Amino acid sequence: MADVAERAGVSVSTVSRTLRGLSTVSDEARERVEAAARELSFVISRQASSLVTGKTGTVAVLAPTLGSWFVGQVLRGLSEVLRDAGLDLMVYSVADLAERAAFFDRLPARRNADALLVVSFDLTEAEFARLDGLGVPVVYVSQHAPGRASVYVEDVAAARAGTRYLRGLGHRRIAYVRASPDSGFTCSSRTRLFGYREALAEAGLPYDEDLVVATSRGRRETSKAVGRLLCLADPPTAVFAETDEIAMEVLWVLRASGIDVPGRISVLGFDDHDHAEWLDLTTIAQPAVEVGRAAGSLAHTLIDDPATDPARHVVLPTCLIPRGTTGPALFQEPDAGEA
Amino acid sequence: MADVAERAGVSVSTVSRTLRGLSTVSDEARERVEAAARELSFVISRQASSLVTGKTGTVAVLAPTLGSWFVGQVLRGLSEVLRDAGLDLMVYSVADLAERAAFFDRLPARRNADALLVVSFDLTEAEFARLDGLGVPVVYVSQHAPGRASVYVEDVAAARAGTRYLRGLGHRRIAYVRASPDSGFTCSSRTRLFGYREALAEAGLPYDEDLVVATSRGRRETSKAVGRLLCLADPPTAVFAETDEIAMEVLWVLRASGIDVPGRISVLGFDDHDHAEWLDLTTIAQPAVEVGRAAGSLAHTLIDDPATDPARHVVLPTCLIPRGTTGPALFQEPDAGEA
DNA sequence: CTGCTGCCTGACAACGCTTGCACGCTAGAA
DNA sequence: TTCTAGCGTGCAAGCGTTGTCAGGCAGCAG
Repeated sequence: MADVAERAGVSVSTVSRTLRGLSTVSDEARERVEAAARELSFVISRQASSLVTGKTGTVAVLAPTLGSWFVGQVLRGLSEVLRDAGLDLMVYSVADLAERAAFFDRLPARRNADALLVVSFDLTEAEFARLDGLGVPVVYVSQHAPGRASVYVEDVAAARAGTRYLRGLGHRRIAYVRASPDSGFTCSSRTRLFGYREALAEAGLPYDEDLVVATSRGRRETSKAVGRLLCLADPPTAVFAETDEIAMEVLWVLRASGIDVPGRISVLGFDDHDHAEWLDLTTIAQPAVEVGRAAGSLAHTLIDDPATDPARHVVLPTCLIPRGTTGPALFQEPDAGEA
Repeated sequence: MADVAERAGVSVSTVSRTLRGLSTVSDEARERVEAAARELSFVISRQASSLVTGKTGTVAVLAPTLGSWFVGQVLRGLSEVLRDAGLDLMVYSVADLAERAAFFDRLPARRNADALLVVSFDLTEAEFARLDGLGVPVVYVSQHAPGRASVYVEDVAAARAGTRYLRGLGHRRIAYVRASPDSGFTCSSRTRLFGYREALAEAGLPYDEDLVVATSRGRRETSKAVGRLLCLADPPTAVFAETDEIAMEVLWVLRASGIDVPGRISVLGFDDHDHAEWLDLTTIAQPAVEVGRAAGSLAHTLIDDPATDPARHVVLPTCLIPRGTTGPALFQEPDAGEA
């Protein structure tokens, strides 16, 4: 910066003022500084300015995994908004419980970011407390954190609606396939399961634990989960999958074993993944990119304007998209006519 | 830090030395410092230390888009390695040419990261020059950058092999569907097209520009691209798609219009996307997560050990996985027996 | 001509950490 | 006993910015 100052024939103060766009600089000086900065291809060091301002110009996001469709979409929306706001995006992912513990132990974001976004984590009370005491705004993404800033879709209501829809098609035995709890990605898992249970109760159907199975990424696990459902004495006629990615795996296992979808089993997903349309998968659409955008701008607001309500909520809509993987239950019992 | 020092009854120097694990601290002092730091939940400010050391502890990655399958997988591998190395991961994405120009103009990574990873960018000479003068190591990921550190698969050879495979099935009219050049994701696009052309030449087949079409994300664009192929006077009997994501869209368009795959048209993809197996898509597999890991550890090496060959290359293997979307060309011409 | 008001500008003290240097101490060699 | 070596520690000088403060210089009214 001193070099730029010398070249422009001014002091470092003036360079600093110019480069930050403060108005108290004469046009002439401004011009000379900008030229000098360009010639020396000078950019200000974030580390140095953040040392004095206390702002890092960075937002950190903690996700259970990168590489899942949902997280990818959220990141897309997020980076778009943050770029416009001049903020950098730092990503942390924790794949398993050990890493998770390590993250909360070290909490590297503590002083290295102006805000932290937490994507779909089922946090313990201790972890919540740790984040509350972090000293920077935390935005909970894709999860409803009471009393804290969050951006989410109404998972419970959406899952209830999805289950009702299946019920309306005459299904009485509806399975729920969730992501394995050890994946860490269990927040929406829990809430959606809750909506599913509510809808069952509403329809007077029993909650049967045998109908709730978990799977983790990969064909083998899903085959096992589906297998468990198929060999029940009273197997399901419909499957509600926590995400489209799981639904697609289920679909594949069912088709590979010659089971007609939706003839014998209906499949309902959640997300409206890019591929859902190609596969004609009935699903509950959520605006994933928009979730990222909203989270980004909420974080931006929280950073710039400390007077903002720290418990602000943004709720985004979902909608069920009926497609070809769901159909009427074939073997309706006499009382199913209520649908 | 002064607080910690006071509480532990030592100087800040000793606190600094302790917290960085230097050995020249007595066990007794170390213990007291660690206790004090824990009680005050103190963490070192990266900004401040990087101001002194010149190291930021951060690696930046520039990608054409987040949210594509390939980038997601690379990020997964990357974050895994970087986490172990104690480095943070910062992501920048540029969606269009304007943003791209802005990025290279401002080059925010300049002093804010210890290394920059560039994922699959078809860079201009000017951009290469700009990055060369950046002052931090740059690793080119999923692209071969001559004389510069890069991690990639042999796209040309793989595409050649894939095209040969189709040729071996008797196909003479092989289309190539690429990502739209304006998406920025054009590096592998170009190299794979090159391999395709080589294989055609090798087989004595003409390169027909009508058989090369571009598409961008979304059903509509792909329908148009496939439509252009189908209404050719001499339409293709096989399609080589630049990525599995494109291949899947092509597959979907073909099936939706009642065209038998592989009966009338064979489809070959590239990536071995998670869904490729479910869709029984023949594809050229590349180890995307491994690419990310290799890139991460190369960056790590380059940062820590300046003596490393700055033009180090890591080449990872690909392999063709024959599945159900490719089959023999039906209407073989007399001389097709050579296959 | 003097005094006052504004507008720009430069000097300088932080910000929180690292690191070279010097100091004091103990221990073993001479 | 004196000298040297080595270890553990503290001091203080930065690292590259920002923000405060005072000062110089016009311009204008008195």
